[in-house]
Amino acid sequence: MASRTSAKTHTMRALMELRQRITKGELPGGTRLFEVAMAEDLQISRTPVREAMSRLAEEGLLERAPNGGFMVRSFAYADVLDTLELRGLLEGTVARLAAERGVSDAKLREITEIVRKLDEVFGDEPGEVDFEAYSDLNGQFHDALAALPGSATFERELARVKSLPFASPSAFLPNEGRLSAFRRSLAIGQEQHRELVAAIAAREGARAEALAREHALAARRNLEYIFSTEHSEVTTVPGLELVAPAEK
Amino acid sequence: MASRTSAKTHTMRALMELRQRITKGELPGGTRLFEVAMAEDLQISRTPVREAMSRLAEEGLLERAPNGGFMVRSFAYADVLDTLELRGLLEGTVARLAAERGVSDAKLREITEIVRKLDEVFGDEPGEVDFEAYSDLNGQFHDALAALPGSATFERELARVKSLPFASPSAFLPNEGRLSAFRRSLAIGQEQHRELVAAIAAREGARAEALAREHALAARRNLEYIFSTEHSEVTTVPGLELVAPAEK
DNA sequence: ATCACTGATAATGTATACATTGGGCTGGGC
DNA sequence: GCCCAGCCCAATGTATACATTATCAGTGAT
Repeated sequence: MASRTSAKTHTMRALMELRQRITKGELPGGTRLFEVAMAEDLQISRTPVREAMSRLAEEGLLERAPNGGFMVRSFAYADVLDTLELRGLLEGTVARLAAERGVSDAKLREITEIVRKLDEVFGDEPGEVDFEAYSDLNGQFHDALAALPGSATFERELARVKSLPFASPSAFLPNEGRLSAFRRSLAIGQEQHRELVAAIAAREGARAEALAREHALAARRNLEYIFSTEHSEVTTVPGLELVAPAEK
Repeated sequence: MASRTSAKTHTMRALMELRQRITKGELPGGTRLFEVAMAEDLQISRTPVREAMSRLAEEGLLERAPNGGFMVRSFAYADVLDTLELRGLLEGTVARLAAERGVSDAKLREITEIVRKLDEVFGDEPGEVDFEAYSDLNGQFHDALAALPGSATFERELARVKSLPFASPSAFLPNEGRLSAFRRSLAIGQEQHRELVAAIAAREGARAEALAREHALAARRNLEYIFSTEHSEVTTVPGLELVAPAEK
């Protein structure tokens, strides 16, 4: 999950810095970004700043402003819900395609191995879960899933959506109060991982699609629950400042 | 459908020029693009060329090459099929969301009006269809559809996919030999437009989704037919050089 | 008071010179 | 003949000066 952008050039440094500021919520949605200001701030010239902004626009974190320039994309509550829905849609389709088109033994073995490692993370102690290890392996699972049908198109689209800061289930970590419920939901998710791989191996397209969709939509329901119960203060949205429904 | 990029700045000129060359097939998929060469060719400096390439990467026509620079995205047969599938998926979802969430009277009136105008295009003469007028109105219909549920996320994704050169049904125009069959398929499509609007108005989500998906997938089936019957020489793919399945 | 013009200003657009990097080619050593 | 080092060139990365444009405030006439 860690940003693999290994800065060396100024562009990369600016890219990381900007991405961090956006996902940390320091730059709320709708904020116009100015090349000069950012360049002075980072002690570099406008050129790499512009380049970094351009790449962030590709990632979907920035939008091009009407008359030139960029602004931070606004992640209103509804946008986040829809993005999670979109992820479910794409993962469901990828699972269906994998089942329909068939998957090579190598790929099947690979994803099965990831599921096995995930099993290990849950371990023998019922309450103990290494969140970091889980999150890492979970990411690997979903990457492997996206690659299963061998469709460059869907793999790319899914990668784009997943790269958004809130598109991961782990984006909404609970505090101590809801930890046990959260662990339970992870266990359920792991069960779904197993079933999904089985469905794909059995070439059951419709079932694979439903399972993957259901699995991905858990994050959406989680978020909806959080907002509906006004318990947003017990939740850590890492850096992302969500705009509540009413505000828009 | 016409590129609405009204060039004035050098960036815009380069953008149009490059887009045209790519969609015309002058620059086959995988071709690496060099800033200097393009700059000399267009008699401008590297800066606007770079900017144009960056925007084309956002559009999805270019990809960033591993060690800097850009290359033309390869539109292999499988990629095109998957992209059309993706469009169907998105339009189906948008239709379902519109039905589920409800649509304002104004929007419903707007899209109904477009369907009415489309009816006019088919006119009284059974065989006569003004392709240009049809294509324009058809584009309006699909834009209006994408906007129906009021989801910025899905509207943007759909816009991105639709902007790809082959994502439109009209991308694969038949020659004289298959004209009548083509006209028939347009008539069927128009019937689907009407049914789709009715389903959305009636709040029938599942039906709306199925109809929209079916409608969008017609282009996919059309393309599959063309390739399967090896009649590719009777087809005009405007500018787009498709890579046949075997080559990949 | 309102409008239209105009200038200043602040932002992006553009050109160009220079820096850096990475990959291929050539040369010598073994 | 093979391998490796080092150069060289081509391509992108970066800085900076200058051009252009859009916005807005101020000022004048009506």
